[in-house]
Amino acid sequence: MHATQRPGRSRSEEKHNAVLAAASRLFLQQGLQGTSMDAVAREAGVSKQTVYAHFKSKEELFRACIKAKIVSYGFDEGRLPVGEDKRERLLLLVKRFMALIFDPEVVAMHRVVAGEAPSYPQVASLFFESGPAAVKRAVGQCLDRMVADGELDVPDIEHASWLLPNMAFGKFHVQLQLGLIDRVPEDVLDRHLRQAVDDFLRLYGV
Amino acid sequence: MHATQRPGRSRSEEKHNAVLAAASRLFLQQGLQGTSMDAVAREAGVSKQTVYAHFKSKEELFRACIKAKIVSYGFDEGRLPVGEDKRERLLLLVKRFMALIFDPEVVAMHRVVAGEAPSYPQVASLFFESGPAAVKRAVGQCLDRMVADGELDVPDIEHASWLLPNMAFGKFHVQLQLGLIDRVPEDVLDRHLRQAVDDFLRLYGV
DNA sequence: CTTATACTAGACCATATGGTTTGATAATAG
DNA sequence: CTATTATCAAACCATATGGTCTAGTATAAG
Repeated sequence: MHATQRPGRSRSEEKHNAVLAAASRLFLQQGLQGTSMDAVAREAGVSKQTVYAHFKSKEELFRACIKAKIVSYGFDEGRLPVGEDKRERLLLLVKRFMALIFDPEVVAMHRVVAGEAPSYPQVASLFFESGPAAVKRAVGQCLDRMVADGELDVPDIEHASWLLPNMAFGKFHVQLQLGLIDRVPEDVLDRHLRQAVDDFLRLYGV
Repeated sequence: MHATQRPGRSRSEEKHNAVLAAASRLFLQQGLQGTSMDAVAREAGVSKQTVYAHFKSKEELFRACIKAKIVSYGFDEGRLPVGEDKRERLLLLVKRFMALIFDPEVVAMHRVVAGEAPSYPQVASLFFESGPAAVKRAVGQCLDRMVADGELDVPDIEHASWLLPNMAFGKFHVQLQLGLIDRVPEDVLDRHLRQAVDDFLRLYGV
């Protein structure tokens, strides 16, 4: 039951996206309170009025930004990497989700969402479900599969699904979140993740 | 070479602390940008001028607050819990530092410091050194001791010192940081930490 | 007592902010 | 063409903020 097209000019999707992109950039860099609507308009190359035409308040714009970013990072798949070696496949899996978790934009989002959590609990909840919880579910699916295939012996999948990412954090996650480093060199990360996977296999390898 | 006491009234340590306490409370609840200096003065039961007499800017006040809180939570000691059972002692150690890490005030501080990290990198650095890094050092000392006593076999203490806290995080740390829960029931925490310690012992128990 | 400082209450200031309004031009449906 | 909507640029508004200033009172050193 869509309304037929209203008369008059129609809203430009381009501007809509420009505003969304600009706001995301600024929010993730400077936080919600640190970003003014004038700055958003300027950054988007758009008049302030247009910003308000597309998003009726700063709060709504913020929610839209986080939602869009989250969707763009979709992590639903519990697809198991293929390969021969159990260890190598597990490593690929871990690398896949750590690439997401350590992504500078995701780290910034975590920072901002956590910072605004007292004011925007629903946003925090959305982030959790689409972020950490989604990763955990995906990991759980893979573990399930590997257990079914007799490759692992995991008495408590729920526990292990949180454990594996946590083991993979090392010292890097805190450092990233506190802005003490802004990326983990690939070779360092590789060595670290191998170590984590080895630990995990010593715990649950069959 | 201290200056002898200057003439005139001397600054009240009481007011100094009142301001510090009020500001800490507000900063941790509402963040830096969400807290006005008027609000601090009001909450401290002090005139705004007095706030500025003791701390010359909001930034300095913020730094002082974080520094004070961090000091008050001092976690330098690598003291190993005493007892007979290796497992039980490790559990006590883990409980000790998780009580700190899961403390609502510490969680709030982590949130705020991370949120302001782009603007206050030194504060973030201070937090890291006195928080996560201090915990890691303390854990490292205990592991060292236990290895020396032949109770553990840890090939990479550096790695294991970060690993143990991370394993103890479970899903709780993220949930706390995002404000989705505000405390972990004691029995739930107990069960979880036992599981983590058991895992750790399976990895490194001799 | 004099002098210097702390403290209070409140006015004050420049600036910024979220949001609205105005007046004009452009685009589009009927 | 007309009516309606989008967009722009800029003025505008009420409010809040970090920070200063004033004027007066309290406290302590010499």
